[in-house]
This record gives sequence, C-alpha cells and structure tokens, in this order.
Amino acid sequence: MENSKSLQLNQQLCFPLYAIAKEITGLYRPFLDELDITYSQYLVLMVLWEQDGQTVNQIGEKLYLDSGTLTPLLKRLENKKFISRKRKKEDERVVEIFLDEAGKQLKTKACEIPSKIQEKLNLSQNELIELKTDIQKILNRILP
Amino acid sequence: MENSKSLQLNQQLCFPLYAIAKEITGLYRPFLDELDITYSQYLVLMVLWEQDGQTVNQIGEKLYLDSGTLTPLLKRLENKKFISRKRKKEDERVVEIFLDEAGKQLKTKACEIPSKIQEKLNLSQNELIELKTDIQKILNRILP
DNA sequence: CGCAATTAAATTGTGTACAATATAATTGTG
DNA sequence: CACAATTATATTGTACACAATTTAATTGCG
Repeated sequence: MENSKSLQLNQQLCFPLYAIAKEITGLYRPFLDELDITYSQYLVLMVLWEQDGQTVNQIGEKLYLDSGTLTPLLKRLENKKFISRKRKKEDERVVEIFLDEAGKQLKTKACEIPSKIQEKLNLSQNELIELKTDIQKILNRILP
Repeated sequence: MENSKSLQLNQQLCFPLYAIAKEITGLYRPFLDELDITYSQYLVLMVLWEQDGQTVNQIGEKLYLDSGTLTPLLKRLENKKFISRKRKKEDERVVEIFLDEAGKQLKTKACEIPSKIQEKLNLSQNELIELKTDIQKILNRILP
C-alpha cells in the first residue's frame, strides 16, 4: 500500500503550523528590535506586566519553558536592566523576578504592538478569534 | 486610555500559536528519536522524499529556511549517512542534496508517523482540514 | 533529630533560527 | 574580454529550546 502521500509537506498540519509560528514571530521582530528585546523576552515581559514578582517556575509554567531556557534569557533581561533576579529569603532555592523601572516603562511602548500586528495580519476580529479558539482547543487537548 | 489588556498573553494570537507549534513538535519527538532525527531534519527529509536531488536553495524556499540553518543541518544528516552533498559540475556554487540508501529507507518507517500523530491529536478529519486551511490562508496573506 | 527524597535553578551539550558578513563562482555590460 | 554586480552557499555570532545532569535548599519520614 502506497502510503507516502501522507508524508507530503502540506498534507500535514505540522508544517503550516511550524511555518506560521516562525512567520508571525518575524512580524514582531521589527517592533521588538526597537525595544531591544527578542520575541521570547517579550513573552516573559508580558507575563511580568500582568503580575510582577513571579518566580522562574511560575513564568515557566505559563510559557511552557524550562529553566534551561529561562535562566539565560532572564540574565540577559537583567543585563539590559529590564528586570532584577532576587532569591527568596524564606526559600533560597526560589528566584523571584521583578520588573525594573525600564522594564515597567517598556510596557507603554509595547502596548502599541498588538494592534500593529493585527494590522499586518489583516484579519477580521472574527477570523482572529476563531483561529485562536481552534488552536486553544487543540492545545487544551494535548497538554497534560 | 488603559490599553494594557491587549498585552495579556492569551489575548493575542501569537502565544497560543507559539505554544502549539512547540507542543506539536514535542508530539513528534518520541517517534523521531527512534529514527535518530530531529523535527527540522524530518522536514528536510520530507522535502527530499518528495523529490530527490534538490539544491540547498530549493529546500530552503520550501521550508522558509536559509543557508545559516540548512548548511549545518545538512552536514549533520550527511554525517549520519542519510544524505550526500554534491557540488554541481555546471555551477560550482550550487550544492545538490541526494538521499543515501539509509535516507531512502527511513521513509518507510516515517510513513507511519503522520497517522500516529493524528491519533495523538485526536482531531476529526474535518477539524484538521479546517484548521490547516485557516492557517494556510493566513500564511499566504503574510508571505511575500 | 538525621538523612533520603524532593524541589528549584543552574549548567552542559546539542540542535535549530536568523541576521550579517564572507567567499567563491557566474553573469551581464560596456 | 574585464570587471562590477549578482548569486549560492558557508561562516560567525547571538539567542532560543530542551534533554540530562548538577547543585543547593527544603521537606518528610522513620
């Protein structure tokens, strides 16, 4: 039985998904370059803008990232004076992340990004929500 | 005007997309580990299984990857004896990629992967096609 | 209490991604 | 034909992503 058709690139979900994820981070790049942050750093900052003072673990749970990714990324954000890393007194294993002044101010500039991206995507509000809902549905199904 | 709600992680399309792309490559990992290849290497091999003897450029256009990514990746596939890299005689700048015997045989094993993934995703054929079509639609809109 | 088990980050190693630059071959134009 | 412009790949440097291991602190159990 010739089953090889299933292996065609566009036959599968994985490739368009892989491609669009890359393309979309590419859309953010010019805006994020202006703020001197990367896409992953932007995600971490969004988590902190929602709630300051979270632990590495909490950030990792929200972004599905482990310490191998976060530790160096957070150190780079610290070097750029956007955040501070402080070990918790009650439990020295835990590192809490706090926004510095520059990190807080970045939020104001970043606020304009989502609408600029939506403009570039040129999707109606409905299309956007529909796609996001579909993806969320699958995510919930495959996540532990 | 308080615009900060727009910056919430799940308010935006980008994060679910980023997350699901990572999760889905994670679904492939156990199967690809058995074949001793990575997800990106799997994509390259799929391109070659469809048509052998393509140039680095052609592969890059199909996968939206540049030589900075492909050159080392292809060298790793060559080290594992899955492919061979040969400079074209008529134009020494061009490198053509050919499947070795082991690379061709890998296709047989890989043929089982798509159905296994679909099983894990637990999506109906319709849901799958719908999502893929939506993504494809956006991709076509944002790609040059 | 004492120590094994657990937990939180950090580290190490491999493999993408991608911008920027370099190298080498080919093409096009005066 | 010479040489500037173009093209294809390679290289360099930075930044993820993640598995596996390590380190250090804390917890829980006998």
